[in-house]
Amino acid sequence: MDKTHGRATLHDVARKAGVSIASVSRMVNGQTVRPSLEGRIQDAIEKLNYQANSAGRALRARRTEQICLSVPDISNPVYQSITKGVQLGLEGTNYRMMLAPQVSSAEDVLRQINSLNSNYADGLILLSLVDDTRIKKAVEKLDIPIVTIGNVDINRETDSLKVAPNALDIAVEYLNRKYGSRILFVNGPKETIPGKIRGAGFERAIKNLGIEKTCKSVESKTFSVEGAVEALTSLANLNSYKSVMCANDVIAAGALRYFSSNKIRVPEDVAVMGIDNTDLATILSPSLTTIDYNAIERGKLAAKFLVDRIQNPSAPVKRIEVQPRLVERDSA
Amino acid sequence: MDKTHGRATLHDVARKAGVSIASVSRMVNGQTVRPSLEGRIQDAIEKLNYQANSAGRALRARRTEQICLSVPDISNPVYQSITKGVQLGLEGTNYRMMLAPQVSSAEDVLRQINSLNSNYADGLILLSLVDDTRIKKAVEKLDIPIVTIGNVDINRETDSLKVAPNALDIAVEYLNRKYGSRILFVNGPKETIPGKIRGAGFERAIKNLGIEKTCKSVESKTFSVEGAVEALTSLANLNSYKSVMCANDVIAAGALRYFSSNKIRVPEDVAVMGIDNTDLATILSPSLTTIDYNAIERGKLAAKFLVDRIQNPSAPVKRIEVQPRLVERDSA
DNA sequence: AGCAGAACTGTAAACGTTTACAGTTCTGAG
DNA sequence: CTCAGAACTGTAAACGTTTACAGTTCTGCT
Repeated sequence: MDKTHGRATLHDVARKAGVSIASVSRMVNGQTVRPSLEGRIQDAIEKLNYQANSAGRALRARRTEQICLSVPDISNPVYQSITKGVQLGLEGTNYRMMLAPQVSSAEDVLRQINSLNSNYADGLILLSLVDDTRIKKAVEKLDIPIVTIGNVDINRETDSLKVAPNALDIAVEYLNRKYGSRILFVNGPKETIPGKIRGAGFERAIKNLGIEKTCKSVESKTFSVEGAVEALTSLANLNSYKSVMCANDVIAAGALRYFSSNKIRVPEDVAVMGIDNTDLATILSPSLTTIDYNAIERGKLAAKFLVDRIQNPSAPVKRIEVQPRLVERDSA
Repeated sequence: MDKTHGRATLHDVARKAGVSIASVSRMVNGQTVRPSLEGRIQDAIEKLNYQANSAGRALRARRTEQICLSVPDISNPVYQSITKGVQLGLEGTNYRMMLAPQVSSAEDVLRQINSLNSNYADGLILLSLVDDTRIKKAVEKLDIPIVTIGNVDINRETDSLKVAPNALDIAVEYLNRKYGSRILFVNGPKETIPGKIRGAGFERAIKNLGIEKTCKSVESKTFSVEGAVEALTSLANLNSYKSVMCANDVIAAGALRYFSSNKIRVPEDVAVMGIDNTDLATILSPSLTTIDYNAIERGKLAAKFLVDRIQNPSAPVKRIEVQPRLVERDSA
């Protein structure tokens, strides 16, 4: 049966089946094996409960069957959806997922990234991160395939998944049509990448519609409920706006909170709209009208792209732009 | 500089520094090295940008410096908090985290568990999972350390983190004192482990207070907003209850949704209370009064316990019971 | 200076795979 | 039946580490 110490190895299986380790290895890896041996090997594998040792395999074959997902912050529901998507995309492959959140200091993130060079992962899925030159440099130098999600501007050709930049056009057009041109935009911090992009998107959208005069932007210090509440509280003429466009669903939750505690009805008195279509959108009351970026699908695709790229490094680079989609619910 | 192909190895560093690979290895692993060599080795490591290869190390040293976290469902905010906690607990160690969600069929989970036997992880953090005998058996047989969180009943001595069973006593006592003895309990599905435990907890609590007559339990088909709304909708005399105790924060979100769309004020007309104190509690309006189970801390502790256990397999088993804590906010 | 013992270093053997390569068996056409 | 070539098998050499073990240098005491 089992060896006295530890798990069965190829050698054990080979001995038991009376064949060479090469044959067992080939059998395990799905190559053709003489039918007369097949049965014996299969038997031995089952009797000994053989499972290939990952380290041995990784060392020799130079592939770990692991990929790493680096997300800015797992508390944000949109990253949770992406994580879930990646998991789904990995199903049916034999790749496992490491989760490397950028929770900590730039130094820690840097160390994380650099440690990828120790070959514990065959590829990296990277989400937009803090704008740190050292980190960017480190990422660019990594010698494993990368797939980027969102507007990650590193100087390296990677498969990427972006969202088409017209999300705010869709949103603003909708609010303008339904609630008129008094639209307030509550952005997240401008020093973040989404903050920049979504801010610019709003400006562009109102300019296109020629309603700059009647609209306004305010900035929440963080992408959080409290930040949004604070930003709205400090606003003088809030009640003159008919709709509030929020830079993401969490900020929209903050807006709902602010209005609910001030007895202002949504959407009767003021409409509220989010971006991301996270789980939050259906949990909140009223449920959130929002722009879907299809996070799960993006995660799934990213995983698939990465596995493809690992298996075929020289394939042409894929760049996908997913189309944002309006999801009407009760808040606007 | 670099070798022509791939990354620098111990050999490369050793050759460049004019020492043996053993010395370099020892240096890398923090053992004492003659001061005269130290400088040269350090230099060579930096010049070649040497990073130890994980596979080689794992193969020889029989440790991967990876642990696996198996969670029932990453969409549930409480598991997100635990995940975050585990990440925090791992900070400062050199362990990485694999995330293995039990999203899929029992077969898939079983395969996941079994694949842990291929030694890609040094330990497992296991959260309460579906009650499948095969899976339990597989887990019990795993030859790596396990830390369990919650009421996982496997037949094996493990370090564990449970929540003291008096959470519902605290909650019911609070609601009874503040809103009277007409309390409705909205449980999750009884076939889940939390469903069973929390249901029993509620029954025990109202019995202790002698208010069984005026209270009632209903069951939501799933731990979701929609499930809760449905359960409440189908209830005849809902308006006779002064407070609604929910089996978790997501169900509480459903209750808030139901009441808000029926123009019933919370907490003026009816109080609502959740369990878990997830991020949701502060995102919802009104913010949720809930029972804190300290998910982040439990995750952190679980990670620390696991790393300790890996480093010292024969230490006495640790069983921690965390104390639930009432968090008063606006909903009750 | 001599010497015992401490402190370090280098050699070489693993760890469990995959995979060139050479050797063997099988297949089917002549 | 023979034999060329296809199809498979086994041997042995990696992959990059860690670590016993034996050999070397250092330290401090006599």
